[in-house]
Amino acid sequence: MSTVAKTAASPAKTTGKRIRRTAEEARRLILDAAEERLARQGPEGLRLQDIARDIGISHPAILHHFESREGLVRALIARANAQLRDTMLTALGGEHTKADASDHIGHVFEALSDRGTARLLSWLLLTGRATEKSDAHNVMGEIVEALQKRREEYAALKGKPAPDREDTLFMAMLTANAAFGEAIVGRQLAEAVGLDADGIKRFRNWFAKLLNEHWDGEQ
Amino acid sequence: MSTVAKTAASPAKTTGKRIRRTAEEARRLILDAAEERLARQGPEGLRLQDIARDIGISHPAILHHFESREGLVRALIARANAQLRDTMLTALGGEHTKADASDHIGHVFEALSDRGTARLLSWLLLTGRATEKSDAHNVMGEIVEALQKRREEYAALKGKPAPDREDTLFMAMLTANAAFGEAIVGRQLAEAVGLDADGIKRFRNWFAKLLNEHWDGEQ
DNA sequence: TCAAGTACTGACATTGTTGTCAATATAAAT
DNA sequence: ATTTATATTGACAACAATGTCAGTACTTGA
Repeated sequence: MSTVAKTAASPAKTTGKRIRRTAEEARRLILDAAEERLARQGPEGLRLQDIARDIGISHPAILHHFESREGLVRALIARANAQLRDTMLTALGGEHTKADASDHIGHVFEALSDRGTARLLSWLLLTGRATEKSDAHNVMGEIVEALQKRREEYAALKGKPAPDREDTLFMAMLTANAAFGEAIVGRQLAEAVGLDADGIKRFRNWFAKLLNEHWDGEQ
Repeated sequence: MSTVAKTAASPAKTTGKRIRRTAEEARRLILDAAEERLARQGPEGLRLQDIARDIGISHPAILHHFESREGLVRALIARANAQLRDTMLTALGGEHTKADASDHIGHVFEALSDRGTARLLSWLLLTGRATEKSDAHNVMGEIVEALQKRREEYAALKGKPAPDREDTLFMAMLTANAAFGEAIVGRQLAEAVGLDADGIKRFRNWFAKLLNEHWDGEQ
């Protein structure tokens, strides 16, 4: 039992092997690990000690980089939002002169559902975080804007009247809702009705076709 | 400082005022409080002590009725599923001879989104619970079944060919996904684009119309 | 080579939460 | 009234999670 009795901080002579990263690297590593745990185990899997163990550091290191657990969560939010925004806008900004919604739908679902982003954001919303004005607000607005512009181009090309702005907004909302919904209940639902991965793909295409028809019919 | 030192369990003579409910009543009360907290504060608001305080009991009482926290959660799942199933099936089973999807859509969104059910179920799904075979599985199956039957009736009435079963399934999936999505991100999204309560209603109607058109057009 | 800045660590403090237990009060049955 | 069953409670145990801190080791710049 060795009554060591390290009365007043006996430093215990550590070995000396230690990995030291740049602050940025460390932050990225930690965020990745946190995201992974969140995706796999849900909200309750976000424990500093676990995350730390995952990447082989001590949990105070996380506190060092993010101040507090709350800080880590906020950083997660910020990154998820940024990633989402990028993916979506670059997808919409590409040079498709054809107005095929299935491309967009595919991208949206991919960005939100297939990757864990939607689950992450959902959790954050469910916990009442992410109520900042600057977060989701702008993203959605920008996307609707981009979509509307595209529809107007398309309409002009066909010599039809410009589409209703609210209609565009609703299309975007439906897509967003559906993608979020699918990210959460999709797998369970698909399983429940005996849909395999290919069936899910068929569903997405079906949805895209539905929107396409509406797109064409409306203008 | 009164060194009372109640060495070996000195019963402390309690006053004697105590509310005693039937087990069933107590369980219901607890579940209601839990659901409320879950809806208001999210997953992390589900603490036995808080729930107990909300309804003026001690937290061991909850343990007494549900064995453990896990038990409480499972009971929540079960009840939410049952409620959802009832609402949906009675809504679909009503005697609408007209095939107006907006009724259904309204019911679905109401059952899932307006009430906190979807948020609750989402959280349960996100935490990796509710993977039981018997839960969501049957519900979704039954609903699709009911919908398909209705479509077939409608088709027969119009002398058209019976609709594709997978098409019905996809309509149901889209609705479910959209409703779940709206329950989670709906408010934020609506706020982001400046939609008020009336706008949300318009969105739902728009969606119903979209489905109705598809319903009619497909057959 | 020395100094300064800082990423990182182990040990500990603190707090909060679930769960246990013996004791108590209350409703129902006899 | 007495007994029986059980809903309920206060006190405590056990544990887990965040956060603090002094000290250590690595990197960079002079």
